[in-house]
Amino acid sequence: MKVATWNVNSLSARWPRVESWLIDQHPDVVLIQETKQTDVKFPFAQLEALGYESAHYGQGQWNGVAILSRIGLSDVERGFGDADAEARIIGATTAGVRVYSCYVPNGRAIDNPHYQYKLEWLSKLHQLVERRDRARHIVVGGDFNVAPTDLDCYDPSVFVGATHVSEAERDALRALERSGLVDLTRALNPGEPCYSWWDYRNGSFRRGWGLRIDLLFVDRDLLDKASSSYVDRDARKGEKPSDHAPVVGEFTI
DNA sequence: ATGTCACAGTCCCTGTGA
Repeated sequence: MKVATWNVNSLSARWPRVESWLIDQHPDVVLIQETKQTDVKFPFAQLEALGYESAHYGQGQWNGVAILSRIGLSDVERGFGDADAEARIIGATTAGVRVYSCYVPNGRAIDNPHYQYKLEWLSKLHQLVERRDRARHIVVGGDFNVAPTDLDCYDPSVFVGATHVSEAERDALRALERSGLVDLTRALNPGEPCYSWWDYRNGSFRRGWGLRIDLLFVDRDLLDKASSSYVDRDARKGEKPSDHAPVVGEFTI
């Protein structure tokens, strides 16, 4: 079972890249973030032609998350079931595994109200993880907008006092780990940066100025069944790329 | 810090978000 998470930064703008990537890489399950589409525009039919069932939680101009699967899709869950109007989390069951596609709020700046929204959002995610059905495998993947440690940041000195690296954000990820989840890419690639995002500006990709903020959290039993996890940097190259690369996990179930 | 990209509306430029 091959699972990927990818922030596509507009599925409308990225469709040619997404379609060719699905054909080339044949993932079984794809967790997508930032579709920036309403459900009306979502390419359900094109994905079905490629063999994928899809579930979308669309908003329009901003946000928007989706799950694609070629191995079944049921019990779709949109949002946390609260008053939050932003489309940032969708869950579904595929091949007996509960999967979530998450687009964690950016936070903007430590002194910005959006940063508090980010921490509250991560707290709600933690509650969801705590409430999970522990008889099932779980994958909580997405754009977390947090670099878990300094290894996940190309130059920590640039980010002093910034979002994405603060202790409160990192502790929110550690809370997921205390609930029994494991950061798959880090577990299988200790000591390697594995950046997944590079700013469009400054030639950041060419210079290697990246962050590892796109993560796949899995339960410990699923880690035991994992064979590899990697970043597909090739998807960040070429014509009209997203600023994020897909992060892949492979399992023998 | 900022050598970019995508969106919507003010609509071929500008403000906003990332």
